[in-house]
Amino acid sequence: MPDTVTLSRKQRDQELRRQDFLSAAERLFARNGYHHTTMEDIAHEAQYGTGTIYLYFKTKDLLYEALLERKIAEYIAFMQKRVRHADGHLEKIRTLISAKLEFFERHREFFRIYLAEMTTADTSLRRCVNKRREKMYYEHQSFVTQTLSEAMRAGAIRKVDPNMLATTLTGVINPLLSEWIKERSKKSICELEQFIMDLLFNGLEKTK
Amino acid sequence: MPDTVTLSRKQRDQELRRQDFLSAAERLFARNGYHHTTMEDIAHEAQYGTGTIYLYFKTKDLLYEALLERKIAEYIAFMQKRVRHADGHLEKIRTLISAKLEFFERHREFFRIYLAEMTTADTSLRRCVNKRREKMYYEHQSFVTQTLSEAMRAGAIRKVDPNMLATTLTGVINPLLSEWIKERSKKSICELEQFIMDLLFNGLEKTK
Amino acid sequence: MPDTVTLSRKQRDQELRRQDFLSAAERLFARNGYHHTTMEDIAHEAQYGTGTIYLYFKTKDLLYEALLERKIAEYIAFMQKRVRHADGHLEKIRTLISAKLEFFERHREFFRIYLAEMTTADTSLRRCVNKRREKMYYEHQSFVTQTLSEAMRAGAIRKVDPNMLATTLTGVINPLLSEWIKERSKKSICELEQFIMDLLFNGLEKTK
Amino acid sequence: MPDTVTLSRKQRDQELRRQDFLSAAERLFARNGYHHTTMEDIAHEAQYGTGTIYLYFKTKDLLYEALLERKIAEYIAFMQKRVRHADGHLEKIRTLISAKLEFFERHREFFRIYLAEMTTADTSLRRCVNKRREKMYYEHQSFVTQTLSEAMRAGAIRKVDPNMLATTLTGVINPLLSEWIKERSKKSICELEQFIMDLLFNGLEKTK
DNA sequence: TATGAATGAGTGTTCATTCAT
DNA sequence: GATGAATGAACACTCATTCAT
Repeated sequence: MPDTVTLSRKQRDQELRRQDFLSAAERLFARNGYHHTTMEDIAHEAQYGTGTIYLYFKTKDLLYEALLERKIAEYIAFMQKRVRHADGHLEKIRTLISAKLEFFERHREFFRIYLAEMTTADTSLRRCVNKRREKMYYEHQSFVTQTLSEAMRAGAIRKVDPNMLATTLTGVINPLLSEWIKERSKKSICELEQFIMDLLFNGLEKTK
Repeated sequence: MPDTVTLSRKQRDQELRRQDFLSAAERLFARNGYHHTTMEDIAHEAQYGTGTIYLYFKTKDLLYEALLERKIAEYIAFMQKRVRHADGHLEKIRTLISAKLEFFERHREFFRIYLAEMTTADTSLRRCVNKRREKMYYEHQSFVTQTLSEAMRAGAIRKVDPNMLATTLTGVINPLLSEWIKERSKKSICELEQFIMDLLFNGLEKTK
Repeated sequence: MPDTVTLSRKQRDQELRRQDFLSAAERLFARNGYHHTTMEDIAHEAQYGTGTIYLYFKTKDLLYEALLERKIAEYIAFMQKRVRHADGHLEKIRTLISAKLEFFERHREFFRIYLAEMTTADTSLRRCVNKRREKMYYEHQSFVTQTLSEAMRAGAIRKVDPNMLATTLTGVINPLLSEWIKERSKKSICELEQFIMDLLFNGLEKTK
Repeated sequence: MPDTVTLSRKQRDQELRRQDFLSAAERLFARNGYHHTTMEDIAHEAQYGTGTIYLYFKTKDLLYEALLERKIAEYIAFMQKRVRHADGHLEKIRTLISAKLEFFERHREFFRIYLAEMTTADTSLRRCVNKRREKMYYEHQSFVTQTLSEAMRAGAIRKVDPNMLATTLTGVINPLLSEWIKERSKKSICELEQFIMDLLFNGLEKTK
């Protein structure tokens, strides 16, 4: 049996196990928060022994990092694929909104973690290991900015600061989604999308 | 010396001490996060001995609660006062935005805590004691909603769902402010306000 | 005003205050146990400020000592007075029993502390300061022994080891009294006395 | 290797460890009292790290409970076995006394704890978890009562209240044993037994 | 490789005692 | 003398991490 195959099989198994742990951690973090979830909890949730988890993640912080990275990567991939397949500038912009709504509707457990992370949370957690995630975030942000810039250049929307617009577009969804997830809003996800699109394009001005 | 004066002096001193601890906690929580800040840290930061803090706050959780309450109350009072003094519906709406920006610009340390709290963070922390804070939040939210509704009724802005608009208006500021605080944005607070107002009123549509 | 009067007034006041604290401590120790009663509790129960108690008792342990001493002295005085007033040897022995029953019936709260102390409990508490109490205990014990010895010499009871008999007589009451205090026994105190006297004098043997 | 064996080996090891901790606790509680013994002390006395003890006992209180239960169960088993093997009613009664003396002579360290527990001690400690121990105590007490009742029915001893007699018989030993353990009594255990038996059967009356 | 028992540093909290007023 | 706010040592308990099997 060739060595490469053996190795890659091993690697594939390793990767599978990593994913098991990450999924378990995602469930527990979302349910109980980072600090109220113990490594033992995660290991057992993933159906492994306490010590095993340390074969795949050197520390709890690193596991957390890996979890964020995985989900954010997944999110970005999902979003970009959708936008690329959308036809026309306006449609792409609409997709920037609807794809985010759709993704987090499906991963609402993760949304809690995501928000905490995007905004604040435990700073010290973030200090050391976040370079890679920051990079991912910026790449995504610049993808959104670019999409918007192109729409401006094409005359599909009027010209404003594209960076600020990207930030706004990304962020305006959070509070609505947050309310929706807490089930205080009875609207459908589709209505959320329409509300945002309407407001974004038409603004509040009366005389129109 | 009359008894009432003596008593109220004691109470005033007590209150001052409470505020000392809360301010110390605010600094440390914002810097290191809730879980990485120890009661001893807080007590020492406030220039007191370890045990003293427990004369003013029964548990760490309750101190955290008290801190949130204090700042949120302060925020709400600030905001509502500003809005009430604003002349005209449009001006009131502008004030909803500028007052928030101004408040958090001045209390940026707290903004981290605020965001974590508003969005997610440790669920278990929040479960028990938050009724009062939820009430504060809702009262504020309905104040915003009312302000917007009145503007609609008066024909100052066009009619949309006032609850969703209130949520949006409140939330749209966060990501911009967040970026600004992280000092990634070189704009002035004033420019942020203008950007939001422009976008909010005029929308993205070209033909205008 | 002569100095001695002033002084003795002071001293009388001091003593009164000491007794206040001891009475408060007695109530609380009996109710909650030594370790679950704080010095502050005692001071407040006695209607004084936290620090005041330390003007009268240097440490918590010493207060505990003083409490035991006071009550035991009271007990011994009560007992000996009763026995001295009893006529005849048998009546004196009966009084050794009835007086103990009577005293602890009236001071049942203290009985808990007494038992704990007489038997064991926190050894370390006892190590240093107990000489005086030990002396009191032995003086009492030898009073009982003497009473019994005299009865033997007079032929009122048969001759056995008077020390062991004294120990037995003193101790045999405790478990019955204990059950009685826990209200598991429905008998009257008088029945307890009769039971003990009967058993003590007549023994268990059938042929009598 | 069969699974059952593996499992029971693990369980046996667990049980051994539990016993290690209980024995360490027994030594330290008897020496220093409950409140002056720390969990760390116990763990170290048992040659384990601080945290390990919590794998076997959830709280300090529960460890204390377990200790009492173990020793009392041991005591009761010892006593009942002895009594059952004794021939004749009088011999059984003698055994009720001698077995207790013998047991506590061998476990004098525990005697302190036993006495404190039987009589009073920290009430609050006892309030919650003691149902099981109370049950054990009552079962034992009714065993003694039954033994005595049978002896009465058979005419081996005269008729008195069997419950009070059981209480007395159980309790009368304590003060003598207590003195003996404190080494104030120079008698042998055997002499203690004879003294009690003699007093119990023949009483104090002269005319015999 | 997988395990889980063992570890011990770390933290929230209590309380006897002190001392400035 | 009386006070009670302040103190900090002490302790029960947790949990990320290690390591012998």
